[in-house]
Amino acid sequence: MSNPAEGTAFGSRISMTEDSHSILERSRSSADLWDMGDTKPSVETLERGVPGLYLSCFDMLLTEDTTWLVKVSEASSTQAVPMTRMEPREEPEQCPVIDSQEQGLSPGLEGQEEERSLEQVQSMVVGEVLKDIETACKLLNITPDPIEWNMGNVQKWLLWTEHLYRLPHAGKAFQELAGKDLCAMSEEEFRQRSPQCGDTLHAHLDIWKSAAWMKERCSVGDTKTTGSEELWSEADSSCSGQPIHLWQFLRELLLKPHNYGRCIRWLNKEKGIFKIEDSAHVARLWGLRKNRPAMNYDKLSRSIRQYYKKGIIRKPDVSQRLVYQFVHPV
DNA sequence: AACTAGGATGTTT
DNA sequence: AAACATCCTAGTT
Repeated sequence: MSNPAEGTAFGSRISMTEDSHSILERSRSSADLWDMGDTKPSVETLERGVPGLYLSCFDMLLTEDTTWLVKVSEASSTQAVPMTRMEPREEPEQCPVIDSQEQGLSPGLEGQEEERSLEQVQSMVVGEVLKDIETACKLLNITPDPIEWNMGNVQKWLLWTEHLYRLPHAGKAFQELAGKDLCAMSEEEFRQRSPQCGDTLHAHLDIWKSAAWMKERCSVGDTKTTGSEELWSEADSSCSGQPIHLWQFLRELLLKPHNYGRCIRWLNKEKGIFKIEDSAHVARLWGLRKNRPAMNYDKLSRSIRQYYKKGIIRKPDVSQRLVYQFVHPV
């Protein structure tokens, strides 16, 4: 069986398909996600210095992680990509601390240095992509490997991708397809189903496929015969079979202030008192998780109110807007 | 305008 | 049947 190397995004080195390239390019301009207003640092800086790398894909796959570029070293070191260890004083790994300002990468790197830093950034890219895919998986409650998706998973992924990159709605064109079918489709078939953004979707899927492959290869070679599943499912609470409850979901968000602190946070963790800082945002996340695109805070809050009677959530003693309290804090 | 409370009813699992 | 999702009226901040 042949497996054309061109089929995978980072199959050989970092060479992405033409499509992956172009979509990532295109998406650069619409970096903000989901109307969240989260301003992300410009990617231009790094991209300019490292041609052929598509850092924007981080942006695309990220949810609302603002520390999007740094702290990759740990992630990458466990990944498949053999890394030329990151030297603390090397500059490429520091430069991601880009503030709202845009300034070119210092022009000092040439020749081997440039290649070295290129590899470093490559592994950073890979590590980030994997991490972001993982984040998306948790949010959508799907597996990272597209081949395992059922029809519902496929729709979720489509919705997510469309939303993230402001693509025209094409979910209907892929309605009756499971992940396996999707993966078997050529770019041409994608374009047939969706002339406007079929190529884009195909390229995105390509990235996911590649990530899954890498992950599998890595875990097989690394650990003995890992089920290749443990690494992804962090036993969050989402992998316990039954559909997630709203209160569980809220707990998950609260558990990750780094990711969601801007939309929901503890006021008093010991007492279980929390505040929803961005009601629309939280509702959107909930809708995404439950595959309910029409979800809003009106409906979400109604569901929270159902918890009053059940003694799961209540209003705190001093009732405040958008503030609730878990009756049984952990 | 956005949030709060809770009844009524439909939908999904 | 449980757990919402949806819709709605009425009162509050």
